[in-house]
Amino acid sequence: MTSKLRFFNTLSRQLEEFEPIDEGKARIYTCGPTVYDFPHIGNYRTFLFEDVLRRALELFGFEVTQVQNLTDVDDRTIQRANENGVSLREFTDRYATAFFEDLATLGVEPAEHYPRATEYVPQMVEIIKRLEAGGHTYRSDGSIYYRISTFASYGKLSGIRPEKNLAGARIDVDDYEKEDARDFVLWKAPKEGEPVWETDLGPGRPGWHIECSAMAMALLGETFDIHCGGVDNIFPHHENEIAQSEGATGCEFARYWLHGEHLVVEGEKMAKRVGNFFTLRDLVEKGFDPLVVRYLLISVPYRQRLNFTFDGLHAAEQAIDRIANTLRRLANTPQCDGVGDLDQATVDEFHKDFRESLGDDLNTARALAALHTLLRRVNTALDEGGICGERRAAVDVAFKEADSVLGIFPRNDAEAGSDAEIDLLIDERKAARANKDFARADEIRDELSAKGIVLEDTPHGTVWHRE
RNA sequence: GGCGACGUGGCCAAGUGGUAAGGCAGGGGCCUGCAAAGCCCUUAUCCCCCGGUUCGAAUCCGGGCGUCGCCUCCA
Repeated sequence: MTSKLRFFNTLSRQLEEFEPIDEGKARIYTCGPTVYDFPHIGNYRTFLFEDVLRRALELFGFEVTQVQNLTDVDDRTIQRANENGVSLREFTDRYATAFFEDLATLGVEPAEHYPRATEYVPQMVEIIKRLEAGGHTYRSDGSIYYRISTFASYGKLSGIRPEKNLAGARIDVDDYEKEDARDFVLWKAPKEGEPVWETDLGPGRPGWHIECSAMAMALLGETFDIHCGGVDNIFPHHENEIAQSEGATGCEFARYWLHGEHLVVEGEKMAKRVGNFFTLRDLVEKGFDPLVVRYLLISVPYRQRLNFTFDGLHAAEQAIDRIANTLRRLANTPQCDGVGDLDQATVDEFHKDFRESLGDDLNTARALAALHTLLRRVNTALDEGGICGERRAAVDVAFKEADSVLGIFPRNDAEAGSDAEIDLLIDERKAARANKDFARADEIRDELSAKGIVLEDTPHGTVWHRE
């Protein structure tokens, strides 16, 4: 069985086989949300790619330690908290809670650690002190800046060379107190209306980039395996993280850098003023099953831009229904002893294709194709006489494997088939059909249909389920 | 000005040298009392265009056209 996992490493711009630092273990850092508003579906596209990553690592036998931070102190959180007239903590708590609710709604497997930036200030101070000792910093107006000219490999992740990249680029003119426009702030001087930490560095608050370096190193060590985020983070955020972390420790920060492409909506960049900006809650309110949203967001490989459309949501809805229908057929069809049986080779082929697809830089489109092929073969076997007990167990294992990574199998909302009132009507309809009283039979079916109950007459009796 | 991505059937999308996965939608059929579900067949001799390399290219090279991203807070 294939057990190779290969990822496209932004650092090398190549596919590389994953080899962890510690045998059998994978330590990964995933940039989390800034908790100043409800995350949008674009945020979740990235978080779901990371969820698939951790689940795939687990399928391939790795013990995963994942850290996903919450940025709860930065320009936006401070500004919004002030606008709302509540404390920073109270304000960010609201959206942290919403974030965790959304993760549960989407069936995201929880990370091992969800550190909040405000709880790691001492660790940030420690790193900045090391950087100061190493001559990587300078102070200006009470703030501390990173002098990127002291970090020779600055730009190795993004390919951006500051000196070659000035003409035409927009430069942050507000930061006039910096020696070089590309330098970035590590520690911000106190300001009216902003929270202040009294530290060895003097009073102030952390810059955004240092937060991730501190949380990552505190929980995963100075060197760890995989660092993820959205493509927009490559520069400057991740570039700066590398400069800070490696500048302080002298050793490699993260070995594999994986970046998720963005999504657009109906071909356009998502923006509130365009009216194509959606949060998960917006879609749930419109009546879409979160599982459908999950399916759509993971159906396109993570390095490919995803065009989120309502047509696409509809297609995902159909695909989810197909899975549910097949599971229901499987449950309602008696086992047979061989006729029209499913070949074990078919199941084996699924496992092979599925793992190869995921191993190939998390190719979820191919993994889904493998699943759909298995679904079709299972249905064909059911049509042709059934599946024997032994093979059925193998199919269960295969489905379980698919679901363990994709997380798109509908939960058996049980009860289907055990409502006394409905059963009574079905019995009556059965009698009517036996008497060829199809008018009455159809009347009963329509009546149930109006209540969202769908009847199916199978060779093994009538079954029902909710729409 | 710098760096980079992409262009495959109506839609989404796999496929990076050997003759076009999968899903959705459409058409036809089987099954059914009729449905539902499912299955089968069907839709790209062709992968933006032009040239080249090769026995052979959607896949490699060159040129062109088009779309887009980053270089500024951003998943």
